[in-house]
Amino acid sequence: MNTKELILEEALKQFSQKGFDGTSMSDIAGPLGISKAALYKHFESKQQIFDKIIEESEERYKDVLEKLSVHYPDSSNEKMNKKDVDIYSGISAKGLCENVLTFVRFSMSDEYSRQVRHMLTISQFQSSKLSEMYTKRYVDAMLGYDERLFEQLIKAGVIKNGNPKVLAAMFYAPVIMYMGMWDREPKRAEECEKAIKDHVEQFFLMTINRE
Amino acid sequence: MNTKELILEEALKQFSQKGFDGTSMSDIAGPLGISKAALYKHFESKQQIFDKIIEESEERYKDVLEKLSVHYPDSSNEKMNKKDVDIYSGISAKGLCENVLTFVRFSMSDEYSRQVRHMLTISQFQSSKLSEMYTKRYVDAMLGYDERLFEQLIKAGVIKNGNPKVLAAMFYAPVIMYMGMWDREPKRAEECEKAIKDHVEQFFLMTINRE
DNA sequence: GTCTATAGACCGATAGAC
DNA sequence: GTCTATCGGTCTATAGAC
Repeated sequence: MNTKELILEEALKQFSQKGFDGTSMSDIAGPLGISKAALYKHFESKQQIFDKIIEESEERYKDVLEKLSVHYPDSSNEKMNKKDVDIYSGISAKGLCENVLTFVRFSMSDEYSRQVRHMLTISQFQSSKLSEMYTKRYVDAMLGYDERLFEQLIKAGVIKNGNPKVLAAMFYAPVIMYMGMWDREPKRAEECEKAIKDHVEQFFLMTINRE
Repeated sequence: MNTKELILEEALKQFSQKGFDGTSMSDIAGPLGISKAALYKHFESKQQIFDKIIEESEERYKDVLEKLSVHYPDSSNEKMNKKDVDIYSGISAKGLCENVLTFVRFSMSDEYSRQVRHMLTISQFQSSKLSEMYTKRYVDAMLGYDERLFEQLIKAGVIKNGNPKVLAAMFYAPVIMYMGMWDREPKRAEECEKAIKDHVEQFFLMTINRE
C-alpha cells in the first residue's frame, strides 16, 4: 500500500472521530510516522484530502449497491433491469429477513463503512453537497430499493396491499435508527441487533398475505 | 435579556452550524458586538459555554416531555402515573395522528429545537456522554413513550396484537428519519411532511382493529 | 463588564536542503 | 518524497487599563 492510500486511510480514521475542523495535518501525519510537510507532496490541502475520501467512498458505495442491485438514485438508467426483477420476484419473505440482517451485520462490522458513516454523520450540515449525499446514500437509495421490492411483492400477492413507499419507510427506518444507536453506543450492540431482528420478523408477520 | 443569555444564544447558533471546533470565540463575540475577551467575564472557557448549552437544553427538553407526559428514561419514578394512563386510554387513533403531526411541526419550526438537534447530531461522537444523550433524547424517550402507548391501545383492543416495542419503532422511526431529511434539505420539507402524514395514516390503517 | 494588547500554542501551508 | 525550519495567521485565554 502506497503512502497516498495510507494518508487517506489515516485521515478517514481521524475525520470520522473528530471531524474536519477537529483534525490537524499533524494528527494525520503523526500516526504514519511522517512529517506534516510530507502530506503536501501527495495532496494540495487538508480540504483536498477530505474531498478525495468523499469521492472514493462514493465509488466504493456504488460498487456495493451494484452488487445488491440497488441502483443509485440519479443513475443514468432509471428503469429496472432484468436482474432486478428476477431478484425481486424470486425472493421470499424469509430470505429478505436474512438479506437485511446480512446487510446490517456487514455495515456494522466493516471498519471502512463505519468510518465513512460516522464522517458523513458529523459532516452532514457542512455543505449542501454533503447534506444531499447523506440523504441520497442512507435514505433515498435504500428506500427506493425497498419500495420497488415491495411493489413486486404486492403485485405477486406475497404481502398485503399498501403504499409501497410507506411500507419501505416502515421497514427500513427502524433498521437505520437502531444502526445509529449501535454506532453511538457499541455496548448496546446486542440490544440493537435483537431489536432489528424482532422488527423484520414482526414486519413480515404483519404484512404477509395468509389466505 | 442579559449578556450571558445572549452569549449562549449566539454560541448555540454557531455550534449548530459549524460545530464546536469550527466555532471560535470571535465567531460568538462578533455578532454580539463585543470583544472575545468579554466572553471570559461570563464563562471560564469555550468548553464551559458548550456544556452550559447542553445543560440548559436538557432542562428545557425535560419540560417539553413533561407536558407531553413522556417520562425521561432514567427518571426516578419508573412507574406510570395516573395522568399517563388517562392520556393513553382516552386517546383515539385519529387523535394520535394529529398529536404526532403537531409534534413534528413544532420540532421543525421551533428554532431552538432545531439548533439543539443539529448541534447534538454533529457532536454525537464527541464523547460517550453526548452519544448517550442523543440516544436517550431522540430514541429511548420517544420509543418508551410510544411503547407504553401501544401497550394500552392493544390492551384496550383498539389496535391489533403485536410486540409494543416493535410497533413503537415502526411508528416512530420513519418520523425521525424524515425529520432528519427535512433538517438536511429544507427544500424537501413538503415532501417530508407528506411522507410523515402518509406514514402515520397507513400505520393506523394497518394496525387498527376492525371487527 | 468592557476594552486593547498580548502571551503562548498551534494551525495550514511553503521553502529549501538532501 | 522526506526532512527541518519557518512564515503568517488564528486560536484560547489572560493581563491590565478604564
